[in-house]
Amino acid sequence: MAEQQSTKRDRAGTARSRMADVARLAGVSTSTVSRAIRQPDIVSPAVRNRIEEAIGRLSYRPNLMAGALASARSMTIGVIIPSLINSFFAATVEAMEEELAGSGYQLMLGNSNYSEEVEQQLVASFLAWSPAAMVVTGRRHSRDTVRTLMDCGIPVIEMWELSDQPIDTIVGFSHRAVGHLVVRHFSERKARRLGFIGAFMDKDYRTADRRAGFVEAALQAGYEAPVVIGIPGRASAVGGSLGLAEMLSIDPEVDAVFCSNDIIALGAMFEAQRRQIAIPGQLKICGFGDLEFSAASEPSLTTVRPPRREIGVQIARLLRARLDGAPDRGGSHDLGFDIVARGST
Amino acid sequence: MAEQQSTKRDRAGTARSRMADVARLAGVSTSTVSRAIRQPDIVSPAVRNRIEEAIGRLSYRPNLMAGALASARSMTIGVIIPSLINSFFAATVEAMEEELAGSGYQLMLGNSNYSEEVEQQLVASFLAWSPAAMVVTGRRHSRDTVRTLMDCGIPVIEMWELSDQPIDTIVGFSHRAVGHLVVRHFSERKARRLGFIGAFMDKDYRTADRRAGFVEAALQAGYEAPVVIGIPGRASAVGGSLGLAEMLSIDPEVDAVFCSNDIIALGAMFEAQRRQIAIPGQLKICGFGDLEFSAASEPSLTTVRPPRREIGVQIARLLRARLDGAPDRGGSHDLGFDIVARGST
DNA sequence: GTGAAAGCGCTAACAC
DNA sequence: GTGTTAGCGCTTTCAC
Repeated sequence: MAEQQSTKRDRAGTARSRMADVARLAGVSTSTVSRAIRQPDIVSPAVRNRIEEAIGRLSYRPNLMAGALASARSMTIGVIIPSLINSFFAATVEAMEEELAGSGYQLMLGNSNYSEEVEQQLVASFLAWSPAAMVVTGRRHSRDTVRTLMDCGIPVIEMWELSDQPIDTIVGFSHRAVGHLVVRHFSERKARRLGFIGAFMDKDYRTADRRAGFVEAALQAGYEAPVVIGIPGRASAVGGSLGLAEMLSIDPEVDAVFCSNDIIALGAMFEAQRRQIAIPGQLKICGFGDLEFSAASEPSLTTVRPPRREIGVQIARLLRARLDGAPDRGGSHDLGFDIVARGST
Repeated sequence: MAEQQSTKRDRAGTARSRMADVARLAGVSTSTVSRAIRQPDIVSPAVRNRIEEAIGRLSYRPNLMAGALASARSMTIGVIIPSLINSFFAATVEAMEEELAGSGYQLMLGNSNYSEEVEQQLVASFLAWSPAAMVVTGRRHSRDTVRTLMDCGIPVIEMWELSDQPIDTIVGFSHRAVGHLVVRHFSERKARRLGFIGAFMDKDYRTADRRAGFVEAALQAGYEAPVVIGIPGRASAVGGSLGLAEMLSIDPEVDAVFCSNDIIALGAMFEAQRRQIAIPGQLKICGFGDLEFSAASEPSLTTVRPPRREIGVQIARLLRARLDGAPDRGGSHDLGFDIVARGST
């Protein structure tokens, strides 16, 4: 029972057993233990059993650092999202995680806070961990980030948008197309004057893209240029209330508003309620996100449902295939979106 | 320009320069480079400058794996939360991240999905990365998890609750006390019959604790036992609507409802609106969370604001101190909470 | 199918 | 202050 550990240097938490301990107990070499763990099939069943038993007895857990150093790759996937709070990205990450469960890959999550500089730093520090793949949000990155990602030699997935020229692969949908579809929806509902309320449009250019698509489609459909209200800070219900107030003060004729986020739409609905404006009779409201309250509100909220979980699932599948050795077919994967027509339009 | 790399084995992405390259270019040994990076003060300014220049020229980035393997610790903090979607925990993580920015520590985020088994697995795999510290949510963990964390030799922080016997340190507040305070609030507002609507109480025992505190305090205050409605699945507005409907069918006399989450409270308010029940006149509603819509709703929602960001900030500070060598004073840090009285009560 | 031996890139005594 | 010298615990040729 004594001195089965053979550590030379004194280290903290040195109690953990190492592969050499397993090898000794099983009466084999460390190479064989390594094989038994990574490619069980190529080890004879008898030896494999002895090794597995030894692993159990010593409650051995491989030191991933050592493995990663030796093999120059870790079972890690770096994921960078612009915000943790935003449940869109959280849903994507959660779905990705579920789809990846059991594969042995571990997500390293980073929060760029909608900043290209922060993103660049995160990419750099993540790469220092030799991840097996990187996932970043959006198609716009600093020059340096793009160069780094193109040269890093691992699969790189961009997400939540489409692009003709992805760094490698991009999985998402078209935010401009969202704007177009909402105009069509409003037009089918006989709206006469359109408006848009959005937050954070300086930093979250996806919101700006939806706005651009909306304005573009409105003009194409023969509408007057929509009234566009930008509200300060993050999307919030308070912002939606203020935004609607501002919009109506600019043009009381507006009878259909596309809000860049359901939470803004909710605030706008509350404001309409306070002003006794009938929804959808006098004012139609469409949101974006299909958040958890949207179906329950009074009236229920018409909204665009982005493929938030689907994006994560698709990325996980692409990555598993690629990391299992499938050929590197990059490209742009359009997952589309739905409009969920409800009471507010 | 040629062969400055001295790699022996062929590896993927071998283009990266190593510390030895920097050392050669700066005309020093690798130890000195290592010192210049980790403890710049103990290296002479002249040498330090040469090294920094070399690092820049080669765009050298240390291989963290190698460093972690050699030193048996990585600049990583493992954080396990029960849900990414839940913005409470996301806010805590975001605040922790901000407070830790620039310290060089990188968070590894894991999602236990409210499961003790998953948590146990995550703890095990995180420890394989030799993190500098671990942060877990709640005070209830599997036996194995507790033992592992007690023995792992690094700082361990539990969060979002209090405990007499933390594994090491716990930062949070008392969920029972939340229930007590809400009863007091209702009682001050002359409520006569109390109710509680909560979701997910089988898995999220913090919700169950708030309910227990609420029921306990109600009885102490001389109320009849509150009507308790559990809604299936996660907290949602739809659940809140259905929950209120069920509650009123059980006891139409209920005139004050504590909802375990603002989103549930919102759904309950919509349901009240559909039924033409006046808030707060006929029915008072209090939520939990102070989410982004709560101030904007009509009427605005009275709610309990948990110290979600404060928890993250406090953990980051404790950790920085500990990792800088402060003595290991564990304990339970009560950050309290506020009740935000608004229109709905 | 299995073992021996040589690293992976860095840190940490210890000597100078 | 700086260099020398051993490793950290694993993976991976290359023999056998």
